[in-house]
Amino acid sequence: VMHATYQPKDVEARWYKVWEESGSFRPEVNPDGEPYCIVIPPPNVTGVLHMGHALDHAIQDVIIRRKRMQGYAALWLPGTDHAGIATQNVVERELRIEGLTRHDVGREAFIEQVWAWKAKSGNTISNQMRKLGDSTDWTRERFTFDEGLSQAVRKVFVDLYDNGLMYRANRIINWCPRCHTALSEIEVEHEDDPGELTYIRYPFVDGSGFVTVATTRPETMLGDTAIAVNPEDERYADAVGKTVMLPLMDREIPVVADDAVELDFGTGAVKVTPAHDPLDFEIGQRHDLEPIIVIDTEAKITVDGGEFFGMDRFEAREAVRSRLREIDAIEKIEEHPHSVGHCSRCHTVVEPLLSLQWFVKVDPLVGPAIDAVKDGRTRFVPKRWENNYFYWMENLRDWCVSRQLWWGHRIPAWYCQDCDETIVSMEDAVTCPSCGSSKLVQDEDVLDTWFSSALWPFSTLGWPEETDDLAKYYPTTTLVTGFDIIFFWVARMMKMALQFTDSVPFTDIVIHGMVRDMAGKKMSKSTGNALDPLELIDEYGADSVRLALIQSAAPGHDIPLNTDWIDASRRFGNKLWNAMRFAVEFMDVSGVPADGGYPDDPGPEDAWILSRLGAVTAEFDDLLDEYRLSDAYGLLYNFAWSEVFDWYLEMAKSLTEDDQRAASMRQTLGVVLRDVLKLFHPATPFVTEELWDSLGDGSTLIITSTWPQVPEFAAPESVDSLQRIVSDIRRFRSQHHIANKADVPVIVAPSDDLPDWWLNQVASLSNSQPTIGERPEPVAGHTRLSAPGVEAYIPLAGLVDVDAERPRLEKAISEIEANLSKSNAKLQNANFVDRAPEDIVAAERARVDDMERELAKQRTLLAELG
RNA sequence: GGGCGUUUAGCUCAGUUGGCUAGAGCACCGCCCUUACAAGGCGGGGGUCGAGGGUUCGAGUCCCCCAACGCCCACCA
Repeated sequence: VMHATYQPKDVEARWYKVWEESGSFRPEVNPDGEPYCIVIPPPNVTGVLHMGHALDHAIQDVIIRRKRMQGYAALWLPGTDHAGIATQNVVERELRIEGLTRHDVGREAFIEQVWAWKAKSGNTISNQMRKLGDSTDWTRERFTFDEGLSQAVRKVFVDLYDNGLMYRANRIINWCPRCHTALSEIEVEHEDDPGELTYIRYPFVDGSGFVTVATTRPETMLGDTAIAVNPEDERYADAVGKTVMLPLMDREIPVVADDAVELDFGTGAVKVTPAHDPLDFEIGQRHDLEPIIVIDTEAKITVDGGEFFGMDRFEAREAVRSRLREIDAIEKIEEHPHSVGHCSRCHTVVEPLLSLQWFVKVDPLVGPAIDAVKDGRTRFVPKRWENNYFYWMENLRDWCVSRQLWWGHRIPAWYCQDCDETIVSMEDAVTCPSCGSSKLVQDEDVLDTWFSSALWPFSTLGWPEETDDLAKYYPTTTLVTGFDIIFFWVARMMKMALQFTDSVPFTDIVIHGMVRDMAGKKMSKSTGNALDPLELIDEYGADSVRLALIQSAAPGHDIPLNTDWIDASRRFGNKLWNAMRFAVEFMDVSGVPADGGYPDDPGPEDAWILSRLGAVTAEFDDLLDEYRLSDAYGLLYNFAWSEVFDWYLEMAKSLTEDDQRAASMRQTLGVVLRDVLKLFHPATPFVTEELWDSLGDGSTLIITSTWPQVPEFAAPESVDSLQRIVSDIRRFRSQHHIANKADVPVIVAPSDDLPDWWLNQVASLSNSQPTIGERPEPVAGHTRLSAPGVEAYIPLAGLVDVDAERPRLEKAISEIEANLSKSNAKLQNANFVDRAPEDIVAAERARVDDMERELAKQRTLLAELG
């Protein structure tokens, strides 16, 4: 016996266990199937499931469950990312509670502690994914720090080095003074800052006046080694080649000419600090200027002996300014809003620092990655993201991959203490191949987490080993992710895959939007507008959360979400539940075969719903093939509710035991519900599995059942006329406030013989007692209902007030007249008749004929009201 | 400074290559506990498709321009 309402809590955990333990998530359930593979965007191992994951995973699960049912060897490969900075931060926070830093503990012990943390808390997100219903193959779960994946990372590093694509150099990099590590360009977020532009006078050494420069960072003047002006700038033509005295530091520095200086910004003269600004560094290189480091990795001033020594950079900014003011070197200070880089992880203002780091040379890698998308080997859905991808690729700078962290893949480079040789190799270096010394020291740094993520599509399948999985599932088919990590991740996977596997990593890249609140704001914990998917699953059930996300996720668009959507999905689940409950308990629909089973000789209602099922299934499949999940499930939702439940199920209620059509209807009902469950299963796996269980004989699971065929049946016109007459009767009742219980005498005048079933359905669906007859004499008027092949009349005498019917008719007449004149105008336009396609013109003529007939009849009715 | 997106019913959004009277969910109004579901059924009201111009027999849809909002990118210090 089924509950009167659907109780998700009762069923979700139970079915997930059954699926997992039966191996249903493994591609081996379809051993002969064509491979289809999605690798999951690995969540941070420190992560907890948020709405973004829920959306991302719901989409992937819909895709993979459908492919599985379609017979593919469908693999959805799960795993997590070791997330260098984030994970290290978590464990460092734990240490801080004990008053310790990682340096107190030491490198080895610290890493052990991170592993211990991972063992304890690292599967949080995996368990949350189970609650969501993700059908990932857990037997293939991977971690970016696994032995195998670490080998892949090492091989890639060494190969890049051997091919000159990995190098170590002194460059200006983005430094986070709080995380104490270098960052790549894209780990820096630019935010508007109400800054100030300080105009400082630098006097010429020869006493011929001064040159004024404008800067947002006066504190860096301590490290100035030149002033630069544009060579075209006539204002400074005489100044080039002279020297100025650097205030506060009493250092003579040259005035140089460089194209990089803008003529119309500030004063046209710029102070050059090669050690603390990327542009200045380049200018410095062109003019042979010595970089002077004045800010350290703590963002403190390092100028020995000076009054600023040890000051924080922002403190120093004020101190430098106030000293400059004292010596009257400041011309003015202007407000100057500009954007300042922040660490994407901790939001500290990043410090550009000159530093020795490892870089990937990206130029040779981008060409193939661009070509692969240009020639369609990989495509973006929606396509417009390709432009962003191209633009990004074409403007890449070398990727700084070394991080001054402990948690990550250690850089496989050793430095000889005796001869300065650098050794990069697969094997740990013991002796220097150059001088034979054994005094080798390994690089202290680890690699950017995204470096290992970039290998994810092939490293997870076993690369560089030539595993069976790699041979079978690589290249993978589809990648599903948000636009926010196209640059961090997608672009890098493309580059690395083409370089190391000579293949694209996936053929389709499906980009979805972000989950936002109803005000369009990004959901985040800090602003307090975040919905927690786990709380929602607890309250509404996982299926409701999934269906709401899928239905609102138009491809590539952000989705505003509130609980109303989820509640609507929950109500749908309940409707589905009750429809099935009714079919099973009252219609005796059970034991429906999992495959085939369409009736050989369906009744008219059966043929109608089967024709609709066929059309909907075909369109649904087309939409899903194009990754239009929201449209597909919107279509299916309306079909199930408005057609199957509201019409067909009601028609089936007239089924009686002695009815000849009973068997056909029972079978049709079973088959239609079975296919509806299957089509819904990828989106709402739990409720459909539970209902499948009550529908069938318990010998199969819906998760591994076969995808519905497209039944081909023609809808008989009689069902259309039936529905129209029934709707008209209902409308008539409603407009005249006639109670449901009161009989409405309907006289049906068919153009041909009408079968009993038709009259019975009208009676049942409209709660009326229709009789066959001629058009009645208008005693006190009657209303007329019409549909193809049939007309029906409701005499008004004694039933309704004639005065209430008159405005109804008048309104109907004026509506028809308006449309008729519109259509006539069209047809009187010679251009339309001549140029529009024939079928369009013919359809318009037919409409006019229909409307004219209808208009005449309605006018007669009005006249007959008297 | 570039690039992209959005603007359609009270709200949130669909609307595919131009073609029946522009749709859905929620909200709203009326009637109804009819052998599953009141978390439901039946019926209804509500939109000059952001503004302007153009192409076309025909434009929510294609082109141009404008406006508002949002996002991404960018070394003008």
